[in-house]
Amino acid sequence: MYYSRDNMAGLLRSHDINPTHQRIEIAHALFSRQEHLSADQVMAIVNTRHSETSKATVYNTLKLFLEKGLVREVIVDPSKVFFDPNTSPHHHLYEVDTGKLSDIDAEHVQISGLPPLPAGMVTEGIDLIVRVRRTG
Amino acid sequence: MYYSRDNMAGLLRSHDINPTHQRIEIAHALFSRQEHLSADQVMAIVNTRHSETSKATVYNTLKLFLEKGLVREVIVDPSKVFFDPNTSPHHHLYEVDTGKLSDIDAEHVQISGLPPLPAGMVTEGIDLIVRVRRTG
DNA sequence: CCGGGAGTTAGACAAAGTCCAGATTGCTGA
DNA sequence: TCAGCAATCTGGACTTTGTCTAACTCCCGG
Repeated sequence: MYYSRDNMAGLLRSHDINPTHQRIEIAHALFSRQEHLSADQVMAIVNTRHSETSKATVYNTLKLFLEKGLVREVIVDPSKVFFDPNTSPHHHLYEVDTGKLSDIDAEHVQISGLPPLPAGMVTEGIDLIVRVRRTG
Repeated sequence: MYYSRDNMAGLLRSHDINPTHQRIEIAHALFSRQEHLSADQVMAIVNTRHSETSKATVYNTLKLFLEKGLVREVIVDPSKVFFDPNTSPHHHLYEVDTGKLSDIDAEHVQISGLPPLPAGMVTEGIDLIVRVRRTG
């Protein structure tokens, strides 16, 4: 199957990341379920059976994945960062009352009329977040 | 002049906020300079001469201003929330290396092709953040 | 002058994230 | 096989942002 731990090792290697046991577990947590997880949630998933991976390693690894372009950071909640295993261009729908975060495919979304950037600046990314709430 | 402390009292009253000394100072900090400030920065500004306003009051007041629609929350930095005295529709330009946050006028920006919302949901707001970095 | 409610306060607390020095791991070359 | 070494991992102390609470102050009506 696509998301086996063995394939994780390959995925990591192809992104120039030395595939250690902990890194494979963290990658597996993120990629086997296609969800947006916070560092906390990754910790919880990885350490379900018995404590295996320290907090420091989870944070280090997520930062490493970020640098290597394996995941994306999504900043929607003031209290925690989410990590998104989907790096293809897309936007986000955030349910403010439940904290649920889902993807909006970028394919049909058009953003036009943005002013030119100040000189000497490059775009690092454009984040579009639709904040929604349940009626009532 | 427009941003005197006296006018702050009027502004607060017109938004159904009891204008206390501390609230006027905080409003003045936000509206006299048209900048995006974090709670920390507001604290620092308000307490420059001598300590006048407690942390709790700054947070309470900013939350109150938010509820009353006097300011807007901008979530771009994973470590802190910015408060935006400009409530007219606009987007943001965030310089990731310096932390500087500025406005992009919404007038000419068009966002089209967003999928329909899930049933029973209302949009609370659409945040568009352009993250930029200095070349080099 | 007094009582009460709104507002403020200091400081304890919570949660997310960082940092560091020491311990582990897994090579590599002999 | 084994010592040496660099990379990685670890627990725990620490920092920062923000929340909570119980006591205090201020002001207003009577």
